[in-house]
This record gives sequence, structure tokens and C-alpha cells, in this order.
Amino acid sequence: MLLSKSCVYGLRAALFLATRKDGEYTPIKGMSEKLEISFHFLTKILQQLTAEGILKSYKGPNGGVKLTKPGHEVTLMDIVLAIDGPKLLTECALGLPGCGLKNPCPLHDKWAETRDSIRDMLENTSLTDLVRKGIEENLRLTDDGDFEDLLRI
Amino acid sequence: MLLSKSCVYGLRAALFLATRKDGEYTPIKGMSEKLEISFHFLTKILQQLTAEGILKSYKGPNGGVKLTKPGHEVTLMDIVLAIDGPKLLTECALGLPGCGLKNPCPLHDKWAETRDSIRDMLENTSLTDLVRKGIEENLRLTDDGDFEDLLRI
DNA sequence: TTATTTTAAGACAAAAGACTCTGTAATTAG
DNA sequence: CTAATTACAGAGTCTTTTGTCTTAAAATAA
Ligand code: SF4
Ligand code: SF4
Repeated sequence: MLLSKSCVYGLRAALFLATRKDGEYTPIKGMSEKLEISFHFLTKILQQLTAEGILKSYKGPNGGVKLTKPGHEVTLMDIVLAIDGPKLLTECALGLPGCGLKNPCPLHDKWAETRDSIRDMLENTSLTDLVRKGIEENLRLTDDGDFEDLLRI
Repeated sequence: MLLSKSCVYGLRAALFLATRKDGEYTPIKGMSEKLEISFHFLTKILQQLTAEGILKSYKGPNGGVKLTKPGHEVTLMDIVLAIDGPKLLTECALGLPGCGLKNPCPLHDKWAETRDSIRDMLENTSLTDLVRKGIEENLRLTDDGDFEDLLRI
């Protein structure tokens, strides 16, 4: 897999948070139930995002987490970097030793192209982009629910 | 990582075999030393390739493994499919549940493009292509050796 | 035949990734 | 103040991947 499972879960959660009203803290428990992700595991992942400054958290009743910035200012790349780190952009698909720009194999150019295409996609897509499209086309974040569901909570 | 480590090792070994003379069996032991891959681990990987018909093997003195077909008829995709299976081509990068062609997220088109580009690259590159380029531009298959080395053995 | 060289097969071990559990600290409501 | 609710922290478990080891089977050579 291109992205780790943690990373995909983090993306799902971030999308979920982008559907909530600004300023409101959303408890992780409810999120984990809606998204069908283990509560403790999701907690751990969101702690990373909090540590990276992508989320703000608040303890106690009415506490939870929320996006630090509005959804249209958060790109998928922000989440991926926070959870999986930069290896996606730096590592080569084949990973033949001793090669690279100075000494490329025949795949190098094509792979650089592919990698750039992935990077562009992640950098140029914001959470809000996905939420909007999700609502328009009824994309699900879970197996059974839909976006309408999420907005109604 | 896009490809598993086993798969990368398999590709390295297949490239190595594509440098050898047709018809000669190459012992895995020597290969593992040249490529700096654990002998037993490499054996296991090459057994898969043998089971898939990509390699032929022969036991006993002067035995070893060799490519079933000439190097220019073996694509990188052949190796990848044999070791990592088709999930690279079927799985989505994000893996959001419940979506797909019928119900695409905004990434779907771009991702399909990316995936096609990876597939084309793997399908249209033969072992011989890489070996030729490797010789021309002195690509290494190991940290210290070079292609000249391999050809001299 | 006997010793040697080689792959085949499968059990075993270590490391990494994915997930769980238990307890603690902060915050609020009553 | 007390009890409830929430995130935080870290240890612990399960699974998959990666890698090691041992033994068997096939082939050859002497
Ligand atoms: S030359 Fe480039 S594409 Fe080819 S193996 Fe090296 S880093 Fe990867
Ligand atoms: S719509 Fe396509 S690209 Fe988007 S998450 Fe689903 S399968 Fe992946």
C-alpha cells in the first residue's frame, strides 16, 4: 500500500472533522464509532495530528478535537506528511541501491513523473474539496453511512 | 513502499539473471553474495518465481536457476505480479470504503491516471531494457559493484 | 556407491505494523 | 468538593513481513 493504514484512518478522520462546524470540538469516541475505527487506535493517530499542529484538542466534557485551520487550508499532503512522513516523496519505487539522479535506471524519469503526479494530487486537494465532492456524489466514509448522515449528527 | 522488499529483491535477481548467458544455470548462492541478499531469503523468493514459470531451476552441481524466456520478453510487471500479486493495480491509494468507479472521490480520476502510469511503466520495461541502460550508465545492483563486475563473473 | 553440490520445503525468530488495554491528567457539571 | 467526561501516555498483544536455520531431495562426479 502506498499509504499506511494509520494514514488512511487519519485522512478519514480529518475529512470527518472538516464536515463539522468551525469552533466545535468533536469527541474522538463518537468519531471512532461513526468511522468504524478502533477508539484507542484512532486516538493514537489523532494525537500525532495534534502534536503536528493540524488538530487542536481539549479535555473534559464538551472536549474533543477540531481542525486548527479551516478545511480548505488543509491539504491531504499535510495529513500524509504528519503520519507517514516524507518517505513517499523521497523513496524510489524500486529502491535499487546506489542509483538516483546521478545514475538513473530507465525507470527513473517515468517514476519521477509518477511521484510528482502523486505529490501534486495530494498537495492540490484540500479536505473541503473532498467533502464537497463527497456531498455532491454521496461518497461514503464508512461502509454503510453516507455524507448526509455525517452532517446530520 | 509501493513494492515489497521481496519484490525488489526478486527484480534485482531477475536483472542479474538477464545479464547471464542464455542456457546457463546460475547458482543462487553466488547470486546472493553478489547482490548482498540473504541466501535463504533469496532462495525463497526465487522459488516463487520458479513456481510461476518465470525461472527454471536445476539441482545438483552446475545447477541453479535461469530465466525461462529471454530477458527482452520478461517485463518488470511479470516479476511484480509473481511476487506481490495484482493488488498494486486493483487497490486504491486511499482505500476509502464504499467508493470506486460508481462513486468516485475527487482523487479517483487522478489516481487512476497515476496507477495507469505505474502499470505502463512496469509493463513496457523489459529486463533487457534495464540491463542495457545499466551497462550504458553504469547503474549498480549493489552498493559497491557495477554492471561491468556482473558481466565479468 | 559415496561424497559433494545444488534447489525445495518448512519450521523458527526477529522486526515492524496494526491494534488493545490500563491508568493518568485535565476539565467541566452538579 | 465530587463525579463524570474527555484527551494523553505508555505498555502490551496480535499479525504480517522479513529474515534465519535445518533437513530433505535431486543431480553429479569420482
Ligand atoms: S534510478 Fe531512480 S527510478 Fe531507478 S531505481 Fe534508482 S531511484 Fe529508482
Ligand atoms: S473514489 Fe477512487 S481514488 Fe477515491 S478513495 Fe475511492 S477508489 Fe480511491
